[in-house]
Amino acid sequence: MLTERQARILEFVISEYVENASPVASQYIGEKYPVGASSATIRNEMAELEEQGYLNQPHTSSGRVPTDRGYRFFVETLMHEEDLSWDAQQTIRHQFHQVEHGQADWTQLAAAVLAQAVHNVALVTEPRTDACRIKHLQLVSLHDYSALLVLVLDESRLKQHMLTLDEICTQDQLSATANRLNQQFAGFSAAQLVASDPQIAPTELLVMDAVIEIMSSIDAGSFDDAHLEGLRNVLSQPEFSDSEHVLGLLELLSESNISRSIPLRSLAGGGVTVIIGADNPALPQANEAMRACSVVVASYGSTGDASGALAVVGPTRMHYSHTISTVRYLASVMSELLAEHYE
Amino acid sequence: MLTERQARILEFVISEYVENASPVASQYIGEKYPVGASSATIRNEMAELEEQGYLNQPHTSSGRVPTDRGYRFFVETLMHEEDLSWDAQQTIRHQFHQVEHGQADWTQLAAAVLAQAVHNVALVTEPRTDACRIKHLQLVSLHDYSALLVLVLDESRLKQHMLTLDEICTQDQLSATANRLNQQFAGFSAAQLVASDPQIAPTELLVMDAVIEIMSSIDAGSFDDAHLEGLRNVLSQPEFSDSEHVLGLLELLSESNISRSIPLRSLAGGGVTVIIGADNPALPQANEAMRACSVVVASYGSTGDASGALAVVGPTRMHYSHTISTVRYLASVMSELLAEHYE
DNA sequence: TTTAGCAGTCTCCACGGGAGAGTGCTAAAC
DNA sequence: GTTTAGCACTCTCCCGTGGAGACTGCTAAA
Repeated sequence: MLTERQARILEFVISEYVENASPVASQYIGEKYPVGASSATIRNEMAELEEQGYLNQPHTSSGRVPTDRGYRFFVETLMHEEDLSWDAQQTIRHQFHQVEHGQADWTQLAAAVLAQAVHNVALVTEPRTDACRIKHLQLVSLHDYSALLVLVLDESRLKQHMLTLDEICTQDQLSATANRLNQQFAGFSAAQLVASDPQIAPTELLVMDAVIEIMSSIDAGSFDDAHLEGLRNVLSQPEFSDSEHVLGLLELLSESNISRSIPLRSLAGGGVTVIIGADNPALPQANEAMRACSVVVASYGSTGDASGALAVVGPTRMHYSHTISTVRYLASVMSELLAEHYE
Repeated sequence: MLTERQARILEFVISEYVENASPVASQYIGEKYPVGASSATIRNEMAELEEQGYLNQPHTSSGRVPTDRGYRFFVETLMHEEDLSWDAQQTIRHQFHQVEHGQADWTQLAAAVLAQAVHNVALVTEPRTDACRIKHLQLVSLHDYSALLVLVLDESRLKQHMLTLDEICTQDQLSATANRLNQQFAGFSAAQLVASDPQIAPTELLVMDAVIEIMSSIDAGSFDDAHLEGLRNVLSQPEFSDSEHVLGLLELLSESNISRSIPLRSLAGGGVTVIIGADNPALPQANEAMRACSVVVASYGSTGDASGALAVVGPTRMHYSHTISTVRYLASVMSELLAEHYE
């Protein structure tokens, strides 16, 4: 158990280390923060904090550095979680203004806004339901025997697919086909499509096969299609000053590996979740670079309905309070937006 | 002017340096390559090559390193440009097989294939015409007062936009509207839309305003929407072992800066263009990191019709012959594909 | 329990010397 | 005239050394 004073010192050390990224000395703490004790006393307390696993010394006779456990304690009990400043809120709202003007791929924008606000890597997934449903489909003639299938799913997700037809079709014929299929199948999920055994023409069957394939692959593939922004922010941090680490992180965050390193999908809970360094449950499979990183995740949307996730990835030495409140605020803004635009 | 032997030595030095990334010694060349002269002679020739600006010494008494001029001479006169090996061609064709199965966003795929083939960064832009034309438009009801506008342009480019309507519309009404507009405006360019002064209802006007805006912004914005792949390849090269360079390159290639650093659009010419290091005309505005990079660019598609660009970016020390033939081959494959699928 | 003081330890940096790599030059050989 | 062997010279790289500086841990006094 930590005494009041030890907790305060831990807080000061973390605050200082987050700022400067170099080990924190007892004397420095004594001078800069109102501990009300000499450096020798602080030294004793720090030794105690180290014994309990909250701090660490890179080498004998250097200052202290917070451990994962230290950060965790800070986040769970020390940190006073404040609402995002009104200024910051305005900045975010302002940047989202473009959405009002019809920008449809707003998850990308959200990732960029988040990355800029927290100066780290941001991930935002598209909103999705358990099983996506057809909102609308359209066929556009490209060539004698080929057509473009445009599929609008719930949450305005757009998918395109090229079809090779078995007979020549005019645009009018294709439109008519699309209309028939819309009448029949609007609102269906992939499972419902498979279950239904409709009487339809061969061409229509060809279209619906493609539709089912697309929708099934979306339902199966999870959050792999997260937008990523702000790589530069995190690569310029001192912990990645050596290029070996940079490559590790880059691999970690490369499109194909994200879902393996960061368990976005397992975080259905309402609030903001913080994963600190080696606590990451995905670590065994993940890259070693993950050990030096923390992740702040939240979901947006409503759990029953469509929902997605947003996350911030950065070094364990991150400004947790600010990051958490930003993520929370952005999640609420995005939930609003989702409700407003898609009901 | 270079003698026969000097040219051969230059070729050997470049070949060696491309392979090993460390200064090349005269003795080493003599042992490994069939120069037919002693190291002392080679040394004399190298001194001459240095005097003429083809080679450089990092410091007195170290081996030689090719200069930009050396690379340029190599690319322009020394290099025997071979066709891509049949194996490599097959690999590329095989990877493109997915396109046959309907994958519509194949420029992304092309970038990935190219990046992997040349072990560097690859950029591929979407194909585009001078002025894009409407192929098809569709309205999908989202909410009482909001609808999604889905716009299919030539080359199957898909754009979406959210509309706020001034009256409640059912999906049937929206479909009818879309049909009317398709009848009237299919094949129109933005300029033609503006010029035409049709008699249409307020709701339709609202739609067409959005269409015009989207199309104009596409016509104005150039190749900014290039797909980028293979960052890791180039960041793991020894020239970027120190993280300062990494950041420079990252900034260079970040979405917003690409068009400034690499003049893709100015390369309308049919063949493959090679920009070596400081030769880059965009250098003054571009990042300093560009000085250490070469770019191999080609266009695909037909010049009058739709066309796009593909490029490889890597350190000046790159395998030019392989890169050039790969870019050329991929450009031809993509041109074929474009012709085949969209006529 | 706190604190002043001090010895001890570890990093960091600058300096220096030796090994090694590779060149330039010179003088002899072809 | 061209080529080559030989050698001195230069520069990097690595390693060990040693002093300055930063902090700590410990001890003994307040």
